[in-house]
Amino acid sequence: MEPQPTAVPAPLQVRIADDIRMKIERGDLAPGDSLPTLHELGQQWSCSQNPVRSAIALLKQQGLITGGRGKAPIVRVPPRYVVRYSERHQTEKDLVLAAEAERGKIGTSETELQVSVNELEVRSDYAVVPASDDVAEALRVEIGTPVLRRIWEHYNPAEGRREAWSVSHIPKSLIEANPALFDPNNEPWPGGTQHQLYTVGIEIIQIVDEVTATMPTTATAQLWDLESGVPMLHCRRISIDTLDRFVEISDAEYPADRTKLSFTTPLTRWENTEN
Amino acid sequence: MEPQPTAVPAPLQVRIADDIRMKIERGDLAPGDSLPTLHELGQQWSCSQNPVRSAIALLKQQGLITGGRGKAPIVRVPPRYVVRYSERHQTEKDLVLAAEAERGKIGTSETELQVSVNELEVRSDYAVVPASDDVAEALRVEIGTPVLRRIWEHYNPAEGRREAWSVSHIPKSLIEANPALFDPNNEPWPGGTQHQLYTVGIEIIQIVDEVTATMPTTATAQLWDLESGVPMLHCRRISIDTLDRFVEISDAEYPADRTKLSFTTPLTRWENTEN
DNA sequence: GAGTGGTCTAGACCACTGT
DNA sequence: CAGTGGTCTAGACCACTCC
Repeated sequence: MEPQPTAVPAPLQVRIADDIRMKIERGDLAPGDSLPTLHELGQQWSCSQNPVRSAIALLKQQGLITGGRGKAPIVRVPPRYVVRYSERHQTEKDLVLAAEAERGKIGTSETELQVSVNELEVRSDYAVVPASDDVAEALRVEIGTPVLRRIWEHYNPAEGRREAWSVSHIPKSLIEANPALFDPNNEPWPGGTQHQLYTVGIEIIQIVDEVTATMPTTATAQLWDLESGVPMLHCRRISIDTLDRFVEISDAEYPADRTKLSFTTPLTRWENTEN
Repeated sequence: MEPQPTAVPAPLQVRIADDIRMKIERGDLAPGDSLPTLHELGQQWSCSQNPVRSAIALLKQQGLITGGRGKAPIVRVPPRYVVRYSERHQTEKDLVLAAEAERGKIGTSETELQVSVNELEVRSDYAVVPASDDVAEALRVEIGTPVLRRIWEHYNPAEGRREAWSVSHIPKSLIEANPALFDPNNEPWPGGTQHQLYTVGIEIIQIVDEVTATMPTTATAQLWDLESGVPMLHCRRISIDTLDRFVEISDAEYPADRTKLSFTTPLTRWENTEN
């Protein structure tokens, strides 16, 4: 009976990856540092380059390493996060009734960025389409009901990549009183969606955001210029009005390495406490 | 001059992966279906098994495929999402002043699950520790300030995996009036953290959640029994009281394939509209 | 041009799955 | 047991980076 008869040693590629990760976590390798070449690592571990490649691939998949293509792999420098605030909903709402000049400052409709909006190419697409099953379920309407679908893409020509993307769906019947809402030339609308809805007498009183994350497909990754190991955040926003109607659903996507979504939940005060 | 002199064909492994993904997206391969064996795919593409392996690895990394180890790869069946609601904050707060019997129904403090809490092993760890730089910055206190650190781990013995994990930090000075708060034996505390804080005269009026996502490391993935290609959601919750003090920060982690975080933002009504 | 990582072949061994 | 995917070797060719 050997000491640990069933204990199978971890695969070589995993041991190599773990070793490198520990060096990163201990600060032995700082962000921006170059790793040894595959050749050197192969010699250190007395193995061929294949397990070393696999180890590096593993770490890239986990977002710890960047680089390659003729250059040595680099310990990844985490990019700064852009925080996207849900408080903006209230800010936007407050401004709907304010002066026109004030409203303009808020900018476009669904998304804000640290980068000036002027530097971004906003491509929008407006169309009245029949509700898909997914959209219909979320909006609580019949499948095929006409809905206004608005798509925004914020493209950064300087970086050559997409910065934000969202689709919004609004039942056509709720807003057809104001034909201007269907005209993409009115984009960006001062004061955003809340002001647009205000023109047809709709007041949003509750917004529900549902957040999850997935790994991007190959096509998605290159569309966003994502490094490997970076998930996408998905946020479905449901806007509910004073009549408890599901007025709008908006699906937005953000690269998780440079985005933090922030949600503020105000709580009502207890009646009997006055400090 | 050739038609497209610079056009380099995509690597074979990418073409194979794209082909399989398109079959999945078209419904040609349904969730749960088995893929052809590596051998068969190698014959179909007239290549060795290595590029086929790489293609499969790519799709696993993107969360589209599961399986292996003696079995054919399987098109992944997306698990049902557990929705975690932020509205619970208000519910919990409302119950603090309600009858004791009602309070008990809410269960434990930070996390709720679809699974009955009784089926889960909750391991908690209470300790007063000096604030790390990260925690100190978030709580707006000096580094090294004594804070109560509470860690919860909800472990599912049936599934053999972790279901939720969170750390909470509260400055010791804010709550030392009630020594019971430092005793892990009082866990689960009826009514949750809000009730605990109520006993020392603290009323939370605002909660800020910051959400992002990353890919898990190898160790993290096996701790949570995660399939490959599944990101982790990170949620930092900051609780602010009536005196604008940063009372608690709580960092929670959830597997993104089975979790949706839901945040409800109520908006204040416009004064001049009465419908 | 030398060196690097990325891709691919061909073939070996192992652990795991099914029957 | 046969078949499968996972790991690894050894060596080839290519595209890219940097000097």
